Amino acid sequence: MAHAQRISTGLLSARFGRAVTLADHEIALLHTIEMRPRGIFAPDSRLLAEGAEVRTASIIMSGWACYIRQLADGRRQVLGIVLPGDAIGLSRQVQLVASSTVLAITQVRVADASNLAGAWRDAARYPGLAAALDVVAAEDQHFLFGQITRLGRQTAYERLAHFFCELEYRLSSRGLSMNHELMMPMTQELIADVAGLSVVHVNRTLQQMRREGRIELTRSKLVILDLPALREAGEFHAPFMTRSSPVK
Amino acid sequence: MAHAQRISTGLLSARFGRAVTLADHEIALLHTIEMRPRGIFAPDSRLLAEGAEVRTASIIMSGWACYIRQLADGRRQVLGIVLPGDAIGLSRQVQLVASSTVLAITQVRVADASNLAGAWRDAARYPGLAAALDVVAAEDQHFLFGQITRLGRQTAYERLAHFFCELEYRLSSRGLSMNHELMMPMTQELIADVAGLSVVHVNRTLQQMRREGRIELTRSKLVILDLPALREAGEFHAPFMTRSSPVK
DNA sequence: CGTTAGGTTGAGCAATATCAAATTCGGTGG
DNA sequence: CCACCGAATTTGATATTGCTCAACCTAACG
Repeated sequence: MAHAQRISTGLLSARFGRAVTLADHEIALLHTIEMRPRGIFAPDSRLLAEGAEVRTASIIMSGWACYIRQLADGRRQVLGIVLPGDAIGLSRQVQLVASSTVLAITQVRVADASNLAGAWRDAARYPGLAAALDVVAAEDQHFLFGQITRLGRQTAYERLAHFFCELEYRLSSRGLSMNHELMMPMTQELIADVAGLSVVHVNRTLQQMRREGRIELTRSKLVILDLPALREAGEFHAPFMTRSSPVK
Repeated sequence: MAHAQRISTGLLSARFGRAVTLADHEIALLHTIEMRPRGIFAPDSRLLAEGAEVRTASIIMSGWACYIRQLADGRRQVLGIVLPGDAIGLSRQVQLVASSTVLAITQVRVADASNLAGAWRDAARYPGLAAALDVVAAEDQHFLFGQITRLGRQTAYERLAHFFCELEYRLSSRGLSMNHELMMPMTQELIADVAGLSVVHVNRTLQQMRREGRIELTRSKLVILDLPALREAGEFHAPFMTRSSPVK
């Protein structure tokens, strides 16, 4: 294939060094993670199964995955999307049981992040990383809360608008999207399982967004033509960042 | 008033000592928390405002609260219910910004849990507490995921069934409910904001549950008459606990 | 080129929302 | 104890959103 899917060198620095300034030895630790590929998962394979014990922490180096739960009759709900730079199974010490399945959407490249878990624990030696991991955890929670609000109280149009803004925000903050353009390896069926809608309704809502000139969406690429409008429609708010100045 | 609302002495031990055996000095630390009341919040007051900085960790000693987000036009979504024994603002080190408002449902008594945050950090000295906090965090995530699935893919009836089962499970595991009976200080409007439904529809769905003999629900008390049926209807699964025997 | 997964369209329907008007309940002052 | 008040619940009628079913189309891929 023409341009090999190369691990962007700065991915982890972008992810963990954005809100917090990292010391050299902390950046070095991030680099060791990039040097420790754990494996490659095929699309539709499970990175983790609900109920299984989580043995180690991993970081997605490339590809998309999602947290998903399935009901007995086959209904599925995507809990959240996992993007490059996101961690899986990263907790502090005890190893626990996965509370949802993690499913690969595309091919997914995973690196071993067990030493990142170690750094989180050892805040004395890795103050920057520990703080960064806190920020990341808070950000994750922010988006999880956004997903709940979307599903509980927003209309189909709003849900999709909000979801696209979330993707755009998360990817561009990691240097994985520019000009509001992003790779979109999701079928409409998967989008439906994110948004708690039927495929048909997703399709119609997307067409409306296209008609209104707000997005372009092909099989593999999403272009947000009018980000402010989408943000307004979906009431999307970027997560609060830690800041130096008080909030009043 | 007749029976003063006394802090149940075993609340924190029940919450944190259930999955993990705690050492004496760890139990002692829990007791110091119970000795450090931070304040009392009136119904409808805010324990924390979205966007505000979280300064310290607290634990609810009595009363109910909820995480809530509000949309511009007034639509509200309850993200999760906060019960006695639950922590608020408990993170590891850095103090961050609240990603949702915490609203008191009833009068709420809060204790200072900053030393619990300290114990989480200092796993060497508090191995049991640190592990317990991990388990609790995993449990919280389990219920958050449950909320997403509920809202995204379950019917009104299923959502309410699942929600009631969650409450029953969480309260009884802390010794705050027996025989599937529990205090229910929520109006139907608040239940609607949990379940992502309209008040009217909640009302009708509750009546159906009553007709079917599955629950009794008065203004202040919920009796689950047929817990297995409700669990089945809502596909409620208790969170996985850490266990000694392998899962296969 | 044929196959197939994914996308699109139309028609009818079901679940749930909205609106508006009772009614009940828990307190509260007389 | 009674009458009253506001909040919460209940009811009826109607509207709407989003779902289901079924067919058809399109593009990627072997």
